[in-house]
Amino acid sequence: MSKEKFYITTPIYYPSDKLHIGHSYCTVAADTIARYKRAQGFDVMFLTGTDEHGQKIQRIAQEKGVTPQEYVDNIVAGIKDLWKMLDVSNDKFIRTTDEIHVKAVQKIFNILYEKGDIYKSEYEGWYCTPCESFWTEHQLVDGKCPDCGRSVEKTKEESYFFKLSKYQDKLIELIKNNPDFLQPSIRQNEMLNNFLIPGLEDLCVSRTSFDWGVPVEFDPKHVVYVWLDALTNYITALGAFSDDDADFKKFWPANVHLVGKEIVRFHSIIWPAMLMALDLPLPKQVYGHGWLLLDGGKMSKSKGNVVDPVVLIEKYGVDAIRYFLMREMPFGADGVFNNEALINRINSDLANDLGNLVSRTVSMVIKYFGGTVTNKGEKEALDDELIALAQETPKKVEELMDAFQFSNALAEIWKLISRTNKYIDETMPWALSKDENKKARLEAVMYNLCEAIRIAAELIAPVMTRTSPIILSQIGATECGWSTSKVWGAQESFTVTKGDIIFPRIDVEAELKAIEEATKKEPEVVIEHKEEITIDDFMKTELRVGKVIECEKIKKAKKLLKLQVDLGYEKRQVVSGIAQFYEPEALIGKKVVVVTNLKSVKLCGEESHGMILCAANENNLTIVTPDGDMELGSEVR
RNA sequence: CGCGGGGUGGAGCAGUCCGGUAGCUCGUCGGGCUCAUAACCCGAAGGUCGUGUGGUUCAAAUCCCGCCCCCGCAACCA
Repeated sequence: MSKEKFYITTPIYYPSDKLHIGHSYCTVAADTIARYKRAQGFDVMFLTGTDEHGQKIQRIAQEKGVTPQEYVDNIVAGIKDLWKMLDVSNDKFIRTTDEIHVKAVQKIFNILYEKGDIYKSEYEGWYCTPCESFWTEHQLVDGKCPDCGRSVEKTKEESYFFKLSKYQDKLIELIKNNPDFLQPSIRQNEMLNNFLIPGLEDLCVSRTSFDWGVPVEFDPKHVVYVWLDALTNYITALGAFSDDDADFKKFWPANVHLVGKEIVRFHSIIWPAMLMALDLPLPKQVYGHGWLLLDGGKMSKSKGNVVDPVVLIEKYGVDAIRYFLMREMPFGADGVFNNEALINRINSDLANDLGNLVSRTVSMVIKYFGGTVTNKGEKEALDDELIALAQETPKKVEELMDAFQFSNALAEIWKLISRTNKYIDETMPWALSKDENKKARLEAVMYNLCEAIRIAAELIAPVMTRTSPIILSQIGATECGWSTSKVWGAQESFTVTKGDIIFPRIDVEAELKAIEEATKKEPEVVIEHKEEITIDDFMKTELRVGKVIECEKIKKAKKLLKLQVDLGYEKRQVVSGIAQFYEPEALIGKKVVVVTNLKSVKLCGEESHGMILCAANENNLTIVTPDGDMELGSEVR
C-alpha cells in the first residue's frame, strides 16, 4: 500500500541580497508542516529554492565586477547554509539557473506558443519617447503617458505575451467556487476586487532589455520574463518536461504553495492560468501568510543587525527561534518581531515551563527511584484529569496543525505542559517520598509525569527539531513517534538520565542592554557613494534661488505638496515630496533652491517643473535655504 | 470617495462571521510549596471592548449608521 503524498513549497527567493528573518519565517513554517506530515506517515516532498534571473541581479553583479552566475552562486551558498542552520529539511532545492529548469522553461514556452497562448505582441502598444517607456492601453491616463502626461504614439514593441485574459472567467470561478484554493479567505476578496473583476490584461512574458535569463529558443534575443521563469519552478523541480519526470507524476499537484501575501496575486491568478494553459492540474491550495514586521514606530532605528537570523540563532539556538516564529503570531496575519518578546518567550515558555518541568521530573525519578520507574504504581482518581488532557491534546494539535494554526497548536501543547507542572503540586511527590508506604503511589506519579512529558516532547518535534529528541532521551523514552504520542501508556517504564539544562533562563534586562549596546556600536550606516563626476557634469545642473509664493497639499497624495515658486524671471509650479515634514503654510515666503533645468513630469496629476533641494535621511527632511538674502533667480553653484 | 487590516484591563493578543457570564499570555501585588532553571502552584487588583450619551434589540465588544486615530498595499517621494 503506497503512502499518501504531500507536496509543499516555499516561494523561491530572489538572491539579490542576504535573506532576513522574514524569509526564515516562511521557510520554517513550511518545514514545520513538512516534518509534521512526515511524522504522520505521509510521503512528503518539500521544495524551496532561488529565483536567480533578472535585470536586478545582472546589474548588481556588474557593479561588483562578477558574472551574474558567480554572484548568485555566492549568495545561494549563504542561503543554503542558513537553511541548514535552521534545520530546514527540504527534499529539493531548485535554482532557476539549473539546467533542468532552463530546458523545461524553454519547452513550456514553446508549447504555449504553439498552442497560441503565447503570442508575439503586434498590437496597441503606446510609446512615450521622452520617457522611453512602453505602456498598455489600460495604463494610459486620458490617453497620455501616465508618467509625464505627454502624448504617446502607437508602437509595436516586440515582446511575447501570455493570454492571461483568456482565463479570467475560469479564475473567478476557481476562487469563488473553491474557497480552499486561496487561504486565508480575506485574500479572496482582495484578488477578486483588485484584479479579477476589474479585468485581467495579457501578460508580458519576455524581455529584450536584458539577457540574464532563459533565452526563448526560437527567438533568442528574447529572454523569458519572471512569471514564466519563476512560477514554473514548482513543476520543473520535480522534473516536469524533462526526461525523468517520475517525481512530477508522483507529487503534482502540490498540496500547498506557501507564499507571502505580497505574491499571492502571482500564485492565485497567473500561476493557475499558466497551468490551465498547459492542461495541468492546479495546486490544491495557495496560502498567503502574513509578514513579520519589525518593531513599529520611531524607536527602532536599529533595523538590519538585530533581525539577522544568523545572529539570533547563534545567540539563542535554533529551536528557540523556530519556536518563537511559530508561536508568537497567528500564521495568516502580520506579527511584530522584537527582542524583548523573543526573550520573554524563551524564559517563560521554554525555560520555566518546559525545561524546568523536565529537569524537576528527571531529578525526582533519580532521587526517589534511582532513575527507573514503571507503570506498576498505585493509581488514583487524581490522575484522571492529567491523563485525559494528555490523551486529547494530540488530536487538538493535529486539527490545528492541519489548519496551519501553529501558534494555537503550540498553545495546546503548552496547556498540557502547564497541567503537568500543576500535577506535581497536586501530588506533592516530596511528601510522598517521606512515607515508605506511599512508594507505590509515588511511582505512579513519576510514571505519569514521564508519560506526559513523552507525549509533549513528541508533539513539539515538528517545530523544535533538536529539543524534542533531547527531552525524549533525558526521560529515556523508547516508544517514540507521532502515533505513539496518541497512546497514553505506550511506554511501560522509563530510565531517565540527568542532562544539561535545556533552556537556561536569560536575564532580560542585561540581555536587552547588551543588544542595545551592540546595535549602537555598529551604526552600520553604509554610505553608498555615487560615482565620481567632473565639474562639467555638475554644471549641467541649473540651480536657482526661488521663493515659495503659494503652497498647498495635493489631495490623494500623502507625500506631495504643490508649490508655486517665484524665480524672479518667472514663476513656476513644482511638486515636492515633503508633505510629511512641512505644513504648506510654513513654506510660504521661504527661499528655496530649485533645480530649474529638470525635465518636467506629472505627479498625481500635477505638473512639476523642477525640484526643491532638501537634506534628507530616512527619518527627517529639511529644505535647503540660502543663508542670507539672495536675489530671486540667482544661480546656485 | 483607491484597496485592505486594525483600535478590547500596564504590554501583546483571542473573542466579532452564528448577538446573551469579556478570555489568554506576559507584567504587577498577595499567598503556598521546596522536587526543580529565584523556577512551579493558588489567589487578587486592573477593562463603561476608539468614539457618538447614535440606530436595531428584552439584550451589542459582537449587527447597522456617522466620526476619529493607527498600520500595510497602491499611486505619486523629480
